[in-house]
Amino acid sequence: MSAGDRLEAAFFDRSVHEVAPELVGCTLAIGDCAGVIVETEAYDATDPACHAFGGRTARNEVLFGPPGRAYVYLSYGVHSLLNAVAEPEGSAAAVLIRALEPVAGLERMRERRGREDELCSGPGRLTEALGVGLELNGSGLDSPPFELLAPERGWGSVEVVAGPRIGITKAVELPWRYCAAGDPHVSRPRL
DNA sequence: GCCAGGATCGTCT
DNA sequence: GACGATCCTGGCG
Repeated sequence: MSAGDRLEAAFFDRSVHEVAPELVGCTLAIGDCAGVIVETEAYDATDPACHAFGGRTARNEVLFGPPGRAYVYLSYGVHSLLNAVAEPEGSAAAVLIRALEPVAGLERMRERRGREDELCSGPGRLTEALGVGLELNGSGLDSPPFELLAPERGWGSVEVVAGPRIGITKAVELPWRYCAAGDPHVSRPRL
């Protein structure tokens, strides 16, 4: 992929462990709002912390489907969390989008968030800022209202560091969290 | 500034 | 009937 290209489904049609770190630096846009992805986490079917670990159910259906779609679910009965489905159909895996650096539509984000800062520095926060709800579960990330672009100049070379995932109780030791080194928008404990 | 606790609801046992 | 891939508020020092 080259700078500014739209990410097609083929980008996601491979190991989630390749996709997750490469998503850092990409631009995610929804409607008029957009942000650069600065933090992700990988989940695959062999992983006890993955929703698909226990097998296919009505909720995690989308995880088993074709790559390049959005998997949105409700966390703690309060927050919608956004994932990008990876790996071929039948193989359940996804990348959790944990944090963005806002680059467009800041006013709209502030409006939706009801605050001036901390707009997208957390998985539940960015979905609220961008207006992502459960109704987008299963929709393609390469078609409206979504748009996903390869890193612009200057972002392609950002250093990505790996560390332990956050907010889970199973398989905590797996270093499957990726974030842009030193980025101030990364959520919670920095690496 | 830090930490503990509560909100809130769909999904699975 | 319990449990989260979380966030925010309030209380205390």
